[in-house]
Amino acid sequence: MKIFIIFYRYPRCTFNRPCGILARAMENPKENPLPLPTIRRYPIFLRAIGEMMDAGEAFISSSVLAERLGLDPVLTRKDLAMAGVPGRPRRGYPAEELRAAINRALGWDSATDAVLVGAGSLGSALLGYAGFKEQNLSIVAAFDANPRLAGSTVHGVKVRPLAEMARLVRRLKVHLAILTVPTAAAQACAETLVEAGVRGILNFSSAQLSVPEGVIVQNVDLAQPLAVLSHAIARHG
Amino acid sequence: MKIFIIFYRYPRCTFNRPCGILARAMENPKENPLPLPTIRRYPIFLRAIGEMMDAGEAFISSSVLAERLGLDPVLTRKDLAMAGVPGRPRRGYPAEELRAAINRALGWDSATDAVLVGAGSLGSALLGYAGFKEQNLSIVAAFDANPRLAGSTVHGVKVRPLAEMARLVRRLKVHLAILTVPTAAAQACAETLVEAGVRGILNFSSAQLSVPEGVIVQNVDLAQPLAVLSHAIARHG
DNA sequence: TCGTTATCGGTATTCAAGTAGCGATATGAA
DNA sequence: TTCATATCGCTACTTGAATACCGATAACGA
Repeated sequence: MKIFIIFYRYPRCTFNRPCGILARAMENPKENPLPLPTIRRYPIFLRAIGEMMDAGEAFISSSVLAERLGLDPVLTRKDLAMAGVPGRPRRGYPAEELRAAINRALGWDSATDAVLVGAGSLGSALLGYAGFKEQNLSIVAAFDANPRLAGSTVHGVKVRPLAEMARLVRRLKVHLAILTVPTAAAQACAETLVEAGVRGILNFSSAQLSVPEGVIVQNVDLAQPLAVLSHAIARHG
Repeated sequence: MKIFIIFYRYPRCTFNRPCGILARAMENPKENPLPLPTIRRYPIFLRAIGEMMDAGEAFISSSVLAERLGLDPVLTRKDLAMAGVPGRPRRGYPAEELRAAINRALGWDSATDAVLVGAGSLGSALLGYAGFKEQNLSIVAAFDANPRLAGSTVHGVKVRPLAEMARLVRRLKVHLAILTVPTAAAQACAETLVEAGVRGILNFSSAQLSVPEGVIVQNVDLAQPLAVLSHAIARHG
């Protein structure tokens, strides 16, 4: 049994001088810790903001953005506040600044080089994925263990033999790798990449990579969204 | 200010007669509401369980499974309890039953037919994705608007013109579709599919689909994991 | 046979994310 | 000029998931 005794003080609004989320985001934009779900929504926001800017909008209001994306306006507003750009009543957020701030928060403000390892069917598809360009990500090299693939060109990127990977990654100072090799080969590739200076790996294989501290692995598992979908169908369908 | 006064009663363990999560999962396995994160972890569990069974294990303990996947043992145990299979002290869970229960929870216990719409580079890659077979999912037809692609065969599946889609989906009674068309074409395709009887859509385009109630859309956005990764690198790297 | 112990399964707590409600304000209309 | 209102940004609350902790039990070794 719990007894709550609450002394309640009426909330005081401080609209004119930011002191909450917004203030923290404005003060140190680089070290601002974003909630994971917010980070995941940012790319969607960026796309919508871009489209609205193309349509001539100079200001983006959270309600309009939320409507467009099927989200809650309050949630959207909180996400945008995290970017650290103040908005204006009855107008919204300045579109250009907002986009720049979100890009900065995601580390997409400056061009990033990446390599792709494993030019099979999934790897080839990713080489042609237009979305990477939106995110200032350019795939500067691709590698594959299959000697027959090596030498070919896929979507404008030359595929090289795996043996050249370590040297080239080191020479180009690439810090990000996209891993689309078979599960059995993933760990070995990851180790070579880390050794050559890679600090972030987007892992499409189903291997559980073990990497030294400081290296960040983000797993992408196509089975996960399928699991969510088929569970939902099995229950509600 | 809050003051909590708590009268504390010592927890009573009822090991021998299930009365918590496990009991609820055992009673009505079909209507058991699984937490979303649990559903997302299930495919990973299934893979690991399969490998351990191939290695001759008849029992799976939560600690071993957790160690293998880099997860917390308690979290793993709770996930497994959700499946509704009781475990045994010092042994673990019966592997075969556990796998069957998880498959049942995800709706992967019986074979499911699906169609793929959009046989571009990503679509072709998915046609070759081996993971779908593990999940009892078979892609029975593929469609594309490009007349040059129509007629070709990709990874053993014949690509047909988009005009045949509605009729064929209806005739084969397919309820699940994988949508890999360009964003501009996505909404129109979705409407045709729903009209033809599809109840679940795995949407790889970046369009925000609007569908009638009862139809479930699961979006897959390759930009999301990249956002998480690059944000992490920007902050910690 | 009997103690040891790895593992299960329960309750309680903590933490993170989403939701609710509202005062403050600038814009646009009357 | 004045008023109505859409929208911001704050605090507080609710919900859901992860974590902590521990009694009960069956397998195993001595």
